[in-house]
Amino acid sequence: MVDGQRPVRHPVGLRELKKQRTRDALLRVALDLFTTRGYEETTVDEIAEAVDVSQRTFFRYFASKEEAAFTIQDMVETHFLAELRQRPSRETPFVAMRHAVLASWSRINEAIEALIPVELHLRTYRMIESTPSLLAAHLRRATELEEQAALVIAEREGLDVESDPRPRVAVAAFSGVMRVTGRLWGQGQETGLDGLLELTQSYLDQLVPTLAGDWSARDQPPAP
Amino acid sequence: MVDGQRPVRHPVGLRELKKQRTRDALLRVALDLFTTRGYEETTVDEIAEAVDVSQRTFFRYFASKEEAAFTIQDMVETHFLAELRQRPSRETPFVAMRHAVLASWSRINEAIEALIPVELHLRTYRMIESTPSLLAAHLRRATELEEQAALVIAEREGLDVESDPRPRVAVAAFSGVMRVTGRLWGQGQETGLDGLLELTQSYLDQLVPTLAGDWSARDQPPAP
DNA sequence: GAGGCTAATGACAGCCTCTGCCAGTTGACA
DNA sequence: TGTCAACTGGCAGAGGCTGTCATTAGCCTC
Repeated sequence: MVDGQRPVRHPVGLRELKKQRTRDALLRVALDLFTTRGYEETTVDEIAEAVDVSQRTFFRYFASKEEAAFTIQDMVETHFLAELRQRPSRETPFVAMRHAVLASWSRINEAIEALIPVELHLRTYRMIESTPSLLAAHLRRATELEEQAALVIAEREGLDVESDPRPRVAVAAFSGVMRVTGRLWGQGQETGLDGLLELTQSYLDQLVPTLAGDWSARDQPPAP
Repeated sequence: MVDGQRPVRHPVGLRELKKQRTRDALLRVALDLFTTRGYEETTVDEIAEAVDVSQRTFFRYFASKEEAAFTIQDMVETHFLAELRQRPSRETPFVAMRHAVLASWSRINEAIEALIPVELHLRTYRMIESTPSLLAAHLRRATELEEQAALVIAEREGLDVESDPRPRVAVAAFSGVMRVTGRLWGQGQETGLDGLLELTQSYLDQLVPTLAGDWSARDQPPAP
């Protein structure tokens, strides 16, 4: 996660306001072009031209073309971590992560909507999942998030991440499942947020019994 | 996985032989420069020049600079899948994967040594883990491998991957742990293959009890 | 409210990865 | 040996990204 820096609305000078506008416009146009035309097929020149700024200016707002694609994702991840830190300590690590994910998804909508339509964000997520180079970046970012989550978990449980592997192991297994559901949702027909929530819950519920090794036909979940 | 295409030594014409030599030389020089000077700091021009071919020729042997970095990794993954397919069906999926990983690591050395020193491969692996763009690619490749592994598991167990989430869930959790160990080994001081094997085994043994939720102080594994 | 200060921008040159194209060279094979 | 096909080199160019520098435009003070 780069910074978690939201476009915080400092209601100061006109200069700041213009910068906000430029950045918002660049983001909106970029995501729109990415999701309609395709990420690789969209050049930075096109984005810049559509906003009437120079290419050089685009790179002053976004360190890379890729960074623009992950702006919203960055916000979501920041919210997840904040939520995780607030979970009551009586919850087991696994339960806490589960709740943090579901809660942050449910509550972040307003924050996103201030920037772009939520529907555009969902399209962006699917685009990331289906664009090889972005998927790669997404996975790398996910591991960084995992590391942070592991630190939070370790602190909750009063453990030392360096000497005790369990926080990292738990987080790794958890986010492994999250990746699977994210991918399936991206490939499926159910494009709404509800579908993603349901799928995630049902898969997470499967994790422990699945690893326990008893794969008899019982407890078979419904097909997605 | 691109193709699993090993430089199979067809002892045919002189033309093939020259191609082999060129490809091998490019690979060796590339990995050597990557690991000593750094991946981003090495240009394709430098690699080509060191082998006395044109830059254009480099791209005829490797679709990208990145592909060169993953040539050996590709072989390893192919071996893992082959090994997994051969595990006796009485083993649980988790145990089968565990054995396949350990077995493939132990046996692939000769195949690697035919191309480059194994030590160079280990250095390359660490370089991949510590280079952001390569780490991203590595993770994406890993998910592709996961998908294939899930298919093998599903077939072993007579399940349908599309309707039953357990193969993917099991593989996701398993490879999540593998990633953690790979990363820790890459960051640690223990640069040998033995260290990696030990670390992996100890972490895998932790997975099921960790997720079971009982995090009392017992069963604390040794620090890495 | 005019002028100086500084942040933001545009424009240009340049590096690096990667691709298409075409001409030249070199094994392969009759 | 001569023809054919494969391999190569070199060039041009697209696209991402960076450094530099002159110009523009808010901002702040007097």
